[in-house]
Amino acid sequence: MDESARLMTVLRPVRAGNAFEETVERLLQAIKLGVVPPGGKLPPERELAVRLGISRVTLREAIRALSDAGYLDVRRGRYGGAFVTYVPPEPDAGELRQAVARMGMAELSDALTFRLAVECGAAQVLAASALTPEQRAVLAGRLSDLNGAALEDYRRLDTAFHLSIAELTGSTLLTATCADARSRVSDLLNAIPMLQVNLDHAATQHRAIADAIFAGDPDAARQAVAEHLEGTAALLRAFLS
Amino acid sequence: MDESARLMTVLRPVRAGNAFEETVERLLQAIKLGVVPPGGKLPPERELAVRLGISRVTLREAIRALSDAGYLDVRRGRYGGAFVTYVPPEPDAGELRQAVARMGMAELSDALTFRLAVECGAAQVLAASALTPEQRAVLAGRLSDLNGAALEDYRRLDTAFHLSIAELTGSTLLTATCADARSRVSDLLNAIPMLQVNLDHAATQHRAIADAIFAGDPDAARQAVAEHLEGTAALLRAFLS
DNA sequence: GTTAATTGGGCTAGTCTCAGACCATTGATG
DNA sequence: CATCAATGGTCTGAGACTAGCCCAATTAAC
Repeated sequence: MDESARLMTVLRPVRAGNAFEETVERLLQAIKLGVVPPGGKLPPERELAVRLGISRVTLREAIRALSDAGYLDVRRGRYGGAFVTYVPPEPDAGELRQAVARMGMAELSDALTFRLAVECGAAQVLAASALTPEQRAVLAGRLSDLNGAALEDYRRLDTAFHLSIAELTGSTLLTATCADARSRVSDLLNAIPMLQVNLDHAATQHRAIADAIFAGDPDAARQAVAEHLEGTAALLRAFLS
Repeated sequence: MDESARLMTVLRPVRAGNAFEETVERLLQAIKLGVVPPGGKLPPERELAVRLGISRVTLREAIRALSDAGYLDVRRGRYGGAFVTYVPPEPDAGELRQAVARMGMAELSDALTFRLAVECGAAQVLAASALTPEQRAVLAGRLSDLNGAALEDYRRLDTAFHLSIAELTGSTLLTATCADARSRVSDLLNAIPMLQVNLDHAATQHRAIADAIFAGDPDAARQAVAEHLEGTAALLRAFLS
């Protein structure tokens, strides 16, 4: 552990790429996290460009790239727009190995650790706060949505449940960080087959997480999230070998 | 809690500002976190520009701005460079109120929540991992550095101790996030007067954090960090009213 | 049908940013 | 005192990015 490890961290690149690349990444995040569901429409270009803080030209280049790659279907005219056509690929060990190869083992481990830390942190903070009835209702709603989900909607609603925890803390920084952490492993998670045993197990763990939060028990919440994420990490490792 | 809260989060601005502004922010982070200590020298412009992924021209503009603002002293010639002249201001309630006014209460609350979540998450993850003797030595070293610190070095070494926890997890994403979280509140922390009672209290809590990590007890680590951070948050609130 | 509103498509002039080259200054070293 | 390596200071031409404008297509509503 180098004395100047902090220097490497703080003086890391200011920008991850050019505006085009970062915009593609961000839109891909919205699509893959299911923030804009399959069949859903992105906001109009003019509005989206303002939100993303970039010019319409750059945004259009990004949309064009995603359209060419098959993620979006762009239609002109009134009631037109950029519609999401992406559907997560069928779980497949080959896909997974490719995805892992693309990012590298070190980066994978980094991403998993990152996700574990921020999601546990979020759950713990939320459990430590006094929840309003509305907040409880939101979390309970997301959980029941997930439990009643069709197989094709499962990933999206699972993401929704997990991100709700960060959202309910009221911290936009934490929410953005959890979304970022999740998107870094979403391709991997999509490659895991959804066996009924695993889904049942996950449902129990989701229930435990929600219960700990409702009970206002930060340690139980932390532990429940940690167990849940360790579980998926274990599935990943098993599926890789 | 709007259904499209996630849309707001994911489709947030791609860039926080132009290259110049982001570079100033990053350098300021290095300075205020004490990554480059007072009297220390920034890396040469050519090298730093490459590390930050920006052009030398843009970097020089940022350095010029920080030099004009009194943070840096730039000297030409061999053995020259940009030297840090910044020393944290004396703790002062006026400063604190100004700093809070600059960022706003909502943002302050967001930053404190964020920091609580990520630092607890980091400590928990580290406690859950099997530490090598080298890792234990690093953490113990940082703790004893802090305990033997002169008053003028206290903040810097406190930062070093806290960031070490994230660093030791081996996750660069988590390290960068903790550094970011800390820098968002560093001006506030600097405004809190360093009373002996508080320092003693902090030393006990630091000890508890390290012990929990050494003992491999994630819950104790989480709890110790939470108590410590809640303590400084309480000092902040008290000092504000 | 015609209309009007909404949306994507495209152009241009100007600004920001970059890569690379060259100049100026400093101070340790011989 | 002369040298020279390391460093900041400066310029230029090219490419990326932006703001603002107008055009083209589509379709609900009349």
